[in-house]
Amino acid sequence: MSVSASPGEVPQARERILDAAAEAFMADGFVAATIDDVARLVGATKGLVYYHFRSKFDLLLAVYEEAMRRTRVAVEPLATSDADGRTRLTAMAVAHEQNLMEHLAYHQVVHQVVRGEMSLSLKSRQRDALLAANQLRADHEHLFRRVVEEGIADGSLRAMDAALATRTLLSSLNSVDTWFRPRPGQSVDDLHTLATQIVDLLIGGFAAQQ
Amino acid sequence: MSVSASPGEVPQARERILDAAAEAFMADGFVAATIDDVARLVGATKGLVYYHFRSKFDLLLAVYEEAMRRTRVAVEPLATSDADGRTRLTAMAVAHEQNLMEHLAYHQVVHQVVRGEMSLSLKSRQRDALLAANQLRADHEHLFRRVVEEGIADGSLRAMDAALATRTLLSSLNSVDTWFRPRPGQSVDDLHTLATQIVDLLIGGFAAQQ
DNA sequence: GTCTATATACTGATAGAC
DNA sequence: GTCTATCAGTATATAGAC
Repeated sequence: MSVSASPGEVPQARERILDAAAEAFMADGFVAATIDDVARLVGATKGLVYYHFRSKFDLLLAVYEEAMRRTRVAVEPLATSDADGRTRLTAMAVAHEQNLMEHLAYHQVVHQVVRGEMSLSLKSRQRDALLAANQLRADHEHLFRRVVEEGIADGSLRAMDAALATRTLLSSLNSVDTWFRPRPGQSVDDLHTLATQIVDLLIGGFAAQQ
Repeated sequence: MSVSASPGEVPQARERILDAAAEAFMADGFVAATIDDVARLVGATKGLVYYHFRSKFDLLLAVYEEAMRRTRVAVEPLATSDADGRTRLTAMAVAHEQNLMEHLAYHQVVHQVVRGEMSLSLKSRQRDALLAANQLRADHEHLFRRVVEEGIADGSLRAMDAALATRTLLSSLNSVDTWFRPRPGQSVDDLHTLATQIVDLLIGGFAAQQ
């Protein structure tokens, strides 16, 4: 769960704070979670947090950017290959979903930002940073949309409104964070299986083939 | 948008407060929204709000219950008919989605409660009330699940994990509140058309029939 | 019924000790 | 680097005037 510590390396304070912040923000929401909560999860006090991050909002942004970086690394390579659009879209969706499950707390924070549930008390500098961060999301959606369009063109996907379909697919994939909670003893393979099932439902539909 | 005023009737204070609370909670989130915000939307002051509702939490519960009542009225009658499971499930999903679009603010509040983003400072009495309210959600999901199972049995829906499929469908339908925002001049018919498109994508799938 | 104080409590952020 | 005060701002909820 640590942010970028190499194997065997002791996670540094900054990374442990990021993990704690993601957990605290998921549990109580960004607004309700306090810096004291974050510090307690780290096993330290506020002083440490404010030594590494200028403000609560900066902490939010750092979690957001780390979450988007991970998602991008997992999904982007799958967008280009020789396979048809449907095959590539399925692989991307599974990777997106599995990433969500493996890093649920980080992803929930992204979701909160996207929903704009922390709109209060935004200084202009913070607004700008938030817009820049949300561009990462827009880029991600655009990646999916391109593949959807290619799938429609090559006949592997239904003729449909590509923009609406992409939005519906992505928000559906993301909505799994509403009910999914990791279980002890659930392996990465288990998560892959579950992600595959969900993506199959969405891409293949609920209706029986007539 | 008023809660239960008969046609031509002037909305009473309580109902105007509920509408305002739903809007304020949607805009800033339950935790960040203040009672002053709600009062300002009503065009009054805090005193009025606290005359009609004992606490901010009571206000949340009232919005939640009103939202679930509306959803239930719209969807429940469609669960039983002579049509096959797929047909009934589609009708229920469209009704659910259209209701979400027409009462977006109320629905977003339900979503916040379900995600548990107001977990802080819950007295035991409040916890109990929240659990009772969430039972309304569980009942709604159970209604959908029953129809999904019947659809699988009559062959109109794919053979699939009914519980997973129901959860995926409902959370996908609900996730539309992430990106849908009403546009001026958008009629009820427009909303119905959009809801039908989205449900068709989910029930029918994204893949082309092979 | 509705409004105007005001009590009480909490939290983000800072300053300075170690 | 990390911790211990502590300040300043804000929000829920109440009491009492009208």
